[in-house]
Amino acid sequence: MIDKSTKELLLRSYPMLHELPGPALDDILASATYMRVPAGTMMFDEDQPCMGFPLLLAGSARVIKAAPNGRELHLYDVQPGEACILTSSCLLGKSNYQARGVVQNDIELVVLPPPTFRVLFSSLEPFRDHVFKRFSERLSEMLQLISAVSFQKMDQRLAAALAAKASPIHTTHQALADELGSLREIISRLLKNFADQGWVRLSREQIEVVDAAALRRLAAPTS
Amino acid sequence: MIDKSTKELLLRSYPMLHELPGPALDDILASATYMRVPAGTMMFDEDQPCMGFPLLLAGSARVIKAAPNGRELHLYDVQPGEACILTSSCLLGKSNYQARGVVQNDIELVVLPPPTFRVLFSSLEPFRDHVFKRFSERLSEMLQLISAVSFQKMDQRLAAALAAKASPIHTTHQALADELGSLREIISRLLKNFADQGWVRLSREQIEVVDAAALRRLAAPTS
DNA sequence: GCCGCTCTGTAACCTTCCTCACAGACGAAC
DNA sequence: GTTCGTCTGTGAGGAAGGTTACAGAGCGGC
Repeated sequence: MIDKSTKELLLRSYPMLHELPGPALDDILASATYMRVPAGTMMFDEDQPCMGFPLLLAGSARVIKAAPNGRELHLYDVQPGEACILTSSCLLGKSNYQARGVVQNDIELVVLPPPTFRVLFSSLEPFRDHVFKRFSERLSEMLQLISAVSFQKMDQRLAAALAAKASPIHTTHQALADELGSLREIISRLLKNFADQGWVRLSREQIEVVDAAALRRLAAPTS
Repeated sequence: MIDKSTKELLLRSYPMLHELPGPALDDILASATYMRVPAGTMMFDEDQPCMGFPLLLAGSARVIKAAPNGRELHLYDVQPGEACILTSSCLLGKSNYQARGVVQNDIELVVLPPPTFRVLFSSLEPFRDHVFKRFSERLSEMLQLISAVSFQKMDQRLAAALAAKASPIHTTHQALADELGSLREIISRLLKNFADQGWVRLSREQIEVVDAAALRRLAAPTS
């Protein structure tokens, strides 16, 4: 059951729900569940069936591919107002999850049961468009990722990752390695090289980007 | 303009169009173009805007990622009756292509201009479902591919590719290399190893799979 | 049969990345 | 300040895959 303030928050994050007639919205909310989930919780894992569609109100979640040997690779993050595309895909294609979802920052969310999601999806065009748009964007990102993983060297990918973040970057080498699907030692070594070039300054749990242009130059796929 | 026999073929490949009222279908076909395109033609390339939505009647097309240095990686094939998901993504997300499309076997197709596609998509639920279903499947495949590319070794990926095809496989080492995003020499080496193990028998432009179980065992992601 | 093309086999070498191993640095807790 | 856990730096050694360079095999056309 969803209370009034949660409903307002939901409408702020997902404004297209305003276009539903009031009673229809209440029908939908009647079957929905409100949840809070702390950081670190695994929301779903590979090969699991999908239990519902999340509407994020606060916090963020991360979707990753995990290898049997413990390595991982970040696919994308989900923020409030977004649709988790992997979940849409499972619900509409009736398949199982192909990746793992982990709570990044404590989240608040409303979960729609699969039938409710399908009703909403087929009856509300703006919602459908929203899901579709996200779907397209993610697909593009996944294709970019495929390119990067199969054609680029790790130094290029690391440079791109650093250049894409706001400096100073507060993270560990291990976290970067997980993001890129590599190992801590490799990242440490590459970062050292970047530091020797004067492109970054390193300190504990912090990387300061000094020459973003140089990083972007290295990251360019042509080189 | 679309003639009567083409229209019948179209309805056979895309039966959900039957659910359109007759005049609506004719409206749509009035703006569509019939084309034949020979094998080898590039239909679209990375960073190009999308010119229309293809409804394939015969033949097949292949979607690949191409690296600046000439290497490539097969993403998926499009068959008659399917929707090219990359094109859907471009038209609905209003972005540019993220990959290259090449005609595999001579194709016949009907092309819908972008506005016509959007009308069809928003007005005909079965068509939308069809596109969406394909979208979900492709996304799953792309995630599988990401896993394979970043966590599996080339021998595993080659074994999986061979096991997935009907024996005898009529292809060249170069074609396999392109499919997997590798180089001809690597594939030749690996195939030789497989042959030494007695798993395959090699001859010119042909690979006979002798022990598919062994290949699948090697390909299993746990090993 | 001869020529020329494509496909295949293979060797040597290099680079990248992985693996293992360990030492030092930093910060928090006591 | 000492202890302990986490984070970082670094080296040695190895394996996978990429690079370069040929040689030869199969096949079609003339």
